[in-house]
Amino acid sequence: MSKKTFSYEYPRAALTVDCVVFGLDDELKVMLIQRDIPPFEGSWALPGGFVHPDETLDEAAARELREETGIDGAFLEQLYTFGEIKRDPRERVVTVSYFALVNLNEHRIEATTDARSAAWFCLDDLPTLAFDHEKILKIAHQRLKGKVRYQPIGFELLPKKFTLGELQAMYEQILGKPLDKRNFRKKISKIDLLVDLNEVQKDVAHRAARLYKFDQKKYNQLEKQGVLFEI
Amino acid sequence: MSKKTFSYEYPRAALTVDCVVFGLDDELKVMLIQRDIPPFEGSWALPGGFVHPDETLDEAAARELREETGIDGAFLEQLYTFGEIKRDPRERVVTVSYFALVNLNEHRIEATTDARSAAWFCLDDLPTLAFDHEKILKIAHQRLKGKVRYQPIGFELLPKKFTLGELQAMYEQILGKPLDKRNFRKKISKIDLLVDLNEVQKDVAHRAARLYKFDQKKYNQLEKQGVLFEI
DNA sequence: CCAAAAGTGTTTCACGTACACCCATGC
DNA sequence: GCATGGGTGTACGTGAAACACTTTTGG
Repeated sequence: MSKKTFSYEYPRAALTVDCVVFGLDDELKVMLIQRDIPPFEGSWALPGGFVHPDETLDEAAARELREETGIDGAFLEQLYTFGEIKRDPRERVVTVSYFALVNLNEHRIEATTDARSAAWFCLDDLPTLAFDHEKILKIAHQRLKGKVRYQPIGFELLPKKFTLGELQAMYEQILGKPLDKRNFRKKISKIDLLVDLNEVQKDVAHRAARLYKFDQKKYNQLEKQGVLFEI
Repeated sequence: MSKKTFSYEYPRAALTVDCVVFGLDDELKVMLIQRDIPPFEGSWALPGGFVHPDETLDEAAARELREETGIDGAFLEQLYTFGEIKRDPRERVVTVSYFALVNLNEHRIEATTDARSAAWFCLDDLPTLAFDHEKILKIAHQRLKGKVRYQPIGFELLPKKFTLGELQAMYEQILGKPLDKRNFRKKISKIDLLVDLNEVQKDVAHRAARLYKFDQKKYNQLEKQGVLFEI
């Protein structure tokens, strides 16, 4: 079983990646998986695992996310690296954390495709988490709050076509405060990064809202020129 | 010699830390050390080295900085973790990078205390760097530019007592653009985080400027309350 | 008295903020 | 026709930006 074949002159820490996956429903949620092996068997934890020798950190994060939650092609960004000596009770494990943003509605089913059970949790109603995952999650949440104001990453949480109301609700959820509708729309229209699709919602029990998409190409150009953005 | 005594079931990457040390002279500078061992022997590189089993990442960064440049107690913050597979030609090495800010004048001498030669370089006149250190340095510079605007980290580059002229020059160097003197002073005085020391410069060949220090305690309180800051 | 940097206010304009009503649709 | 969210404009105040001269000190 444990045929130990890789030897080094000095001890080496194990290297893992962990992903904090945010999704937006009525509230901002995180995806957690229930551990089926010790340590912390049965506890909830961030999806993640060991970095393979033939993959970069980004690749490892994407792979773990795919294997453990069925989520593929999500927005993934490195967050922080945690290297406390005793963060894993077994041995020294250094973890590179990532945060991911996905459209929760498109990933409602896959949450249980894997053998492990996965589920979405509200941020204010979390179970006890394994390892130092609560700390990682908190830092990820802070980073999301900070970053959403000056980078258009929040769009990753929405469907491709969205209404201005959904967009505003997304910002309100992440920033944790209500925004004025008219002022919000003024700001958004001045930023001028949305494409009006000339379509409206279907099957809503009220006046149907116009649909928009985010203009990624235009944003990329502006970003190259160093143009900023602020919500 | 190479008595290999630590064995694992799977191969493990080596883990290092690298520090991007910024100092302020007339210009913003970085401290580099000249490598005295292969690979890249003779090339300039960021100070850094292997993480020991009994120290955290932060501790490793502080130790390497001390050992290789004589700098102790500097402001150090984790930057990013680089995990490209072939970034070190010998074997897989993952590095956690840090950026450090020091008062260059207080660290002018120590630069050569260690066996390795260390020196300060202007950012626009860099030698060829070992490994992917140029990439790390660029990312560190970007981060510094971004962060200095909403966090009072720039003070780490100045002496404890400084003039408003020095403060402005620091921001101008980091942001890479000139600032209006009167508007700058207005902003600084409204932020209200400087303590007027009721002292003036000595030995200057012109009208002596008042000296100030940064009010760290007040900033810590405001930060807890979530109050922001903007230059 | 000259050089060199310190120090100081006002005006203008853009933007953030506060705020309330009618509209379209499905049931 | 009523409930539900969609969509729109104006007035006010604050803050950013542009801008030039006098003061102090050492040499």
